[in-house]
Amino acid sequence: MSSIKDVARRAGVAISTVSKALNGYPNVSEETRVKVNEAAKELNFTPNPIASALSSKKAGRVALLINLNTKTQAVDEIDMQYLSGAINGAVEKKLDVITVFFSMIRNWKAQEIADYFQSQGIEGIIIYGMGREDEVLHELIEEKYFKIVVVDVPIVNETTSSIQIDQEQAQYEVARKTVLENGGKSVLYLAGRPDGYVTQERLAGMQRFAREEKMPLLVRRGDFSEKKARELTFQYASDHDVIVCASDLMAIGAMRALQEMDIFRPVCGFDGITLMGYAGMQMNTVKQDFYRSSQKAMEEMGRLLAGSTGKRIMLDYQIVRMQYLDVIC
Amino acid sequence: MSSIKDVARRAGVAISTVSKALNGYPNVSEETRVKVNEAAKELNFTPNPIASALSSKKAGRVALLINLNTKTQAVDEIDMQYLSGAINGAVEKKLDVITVFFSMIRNWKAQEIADYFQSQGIEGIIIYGMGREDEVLHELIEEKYFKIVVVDVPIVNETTSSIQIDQEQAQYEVARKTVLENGGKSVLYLAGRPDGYVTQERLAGMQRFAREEKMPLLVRRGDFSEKKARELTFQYASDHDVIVCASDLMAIGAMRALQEMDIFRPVCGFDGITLMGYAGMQMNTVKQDFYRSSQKAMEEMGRLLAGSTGKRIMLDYQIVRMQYLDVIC
DNA sequence: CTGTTAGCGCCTTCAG
DNA sequence: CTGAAGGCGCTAACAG
Repeated sequence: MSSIKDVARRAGVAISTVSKALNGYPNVSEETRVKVNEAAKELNFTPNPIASALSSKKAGRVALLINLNTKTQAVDEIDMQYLSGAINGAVEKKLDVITVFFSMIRNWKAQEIADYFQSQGIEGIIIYGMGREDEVLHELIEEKYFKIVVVDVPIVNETTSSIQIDQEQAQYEVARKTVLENGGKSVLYLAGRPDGYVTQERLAGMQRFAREEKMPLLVRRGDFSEKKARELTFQYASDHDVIVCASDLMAIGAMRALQEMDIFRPVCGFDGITLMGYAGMQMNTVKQDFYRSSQKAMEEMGRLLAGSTGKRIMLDYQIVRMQYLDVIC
Repeated sequence: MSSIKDVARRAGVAISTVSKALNGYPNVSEETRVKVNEAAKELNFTPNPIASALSSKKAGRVALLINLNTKTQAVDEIDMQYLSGAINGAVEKKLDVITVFFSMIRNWKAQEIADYFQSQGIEGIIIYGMGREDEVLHELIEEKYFKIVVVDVPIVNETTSSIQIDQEQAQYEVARKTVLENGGKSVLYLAGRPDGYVTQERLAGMQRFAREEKMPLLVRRGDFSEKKARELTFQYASDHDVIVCASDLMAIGAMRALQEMDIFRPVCGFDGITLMGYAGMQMNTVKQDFYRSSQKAMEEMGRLLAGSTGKRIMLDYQIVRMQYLDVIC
């Protein structure tokens, strides 16, 4: 492990010059820059980020703060896409990444979280699965101490960017498509958890559609739970033509219930997880690319860390018909 | 952010004394230890691990090196269990964790990997999904420079521990149970990828059973691929009574094929993923607790870092009958 | 048992 | 444009 000192000696310059040359400072002649780069290459020099972080007080570390869907099993898929997208994105940006689960900071105060992250040399945080009732996280965002990217939460300020799809429009479209394809006359809508940001937006899309079409709409909260969706379907499906669900998992639950009830109702979901294909179901859904969105989130983090100010980023989505073939082929 | 200096001043002692007190060195009087602890608490002192790492040359960081099942989609479940188990385990052990995917170090030489990890202050590596042909990783293990825990790979030396279940026995048991329950007379075995360590061991278990029972056994390599299992089933199922698969995903593929062929054959899998429940299938399988095994791996890493020498750790497993109910309830 | 003294490897003014 | 000097926050001998 050669250090910057070795490089300096080999290039015949001072340590500080090496530092400047390697970090792309402007006040270094082209000549010495080349000399230094060569020396570094020959010595196979890898800068020590720990020392660098200590010295500059900038570690270039970002935390992935992720709310694992521990209760709704089997949607690891989404979280895994998030993680791998972010981690791979970080490699390109040369950012160091650590993963932190919500469960770890549960009951911590904002100050404690801030201290912890700061002591870890963390400058940026990407938050997945934040709800409107996560007050501590809201504080953290308003504090503006860290650069933050929130996924699926519409909050933006100088140090905070948001990244998401147009939930309202997407829900509108998938509901419209499903209803029109099947000529439904009344809709049962299984909404998400009330404290989820996406929940409200998706609900709004559903309501817009119902209003436009003057279609009766019954809204029940399914809390993104497969089990709850199942129960609600047993309870309300007979009186409604179409079942629109705010998540694929709920759609699966609804479908299962319908099968048991032995009645047919078109169902649509939201997310586009492959799990649905495995469940042997065929239905419309909103297909999101979680990997990509997380990768984008990391890109945006790079920009924030470089000093640009927060902004809202909208991603696209597709309305698709999922089926088993999509999975295995 | 108060530093050790502040604590020292507040406690009226020297910086080094604070360091000793807080890090549990023996040569500190109980009296000053208490004083220091109080001061630290009052100032809400969080030690800066970056500085500590630079100074002591020990970062207490461990890398999770994970071979994502990118090809066989939908088994994110296992990887996610691994990740969360390890990360949560690390919290207890106060270890810092970074996640690295195999894809990132593909084509790197052992020296490059070592340099990279070392420069990152990484002392330990937990490896998931390593194959017998990953020569570079074998080098890394033999080098003995890092403390390593390999999951599902039977390699042990002074600095390397292995953690796994008894693959051979598990495969034997699940095959036996499935055959006996159904009174089969000949078995089609769909094996895993040839370069997987578990592949050989599971195959051995299968062979032992066939030998004991003097039962005809046809082995084909399914490469852990659902698609391949499907094809092999079409090809060979008619001539065999029972299909034993070296993974749940293959079992799903086999089942699907059987359904299309419209013939019945008992099938059994290996892993115990919930995905199988979703696929609407009911079959025997070897249920492993990936979360727990990963957590154990991290515990073992803690021991290795503390200086103990590598050892083999065997975990238990269960032979269960998976079905949808297990999933939703 | 406690304090003093050197750094860890790098960044960052500030002179030259 | 380059080099010398002074830390970042903490640990680790070494004296006292």
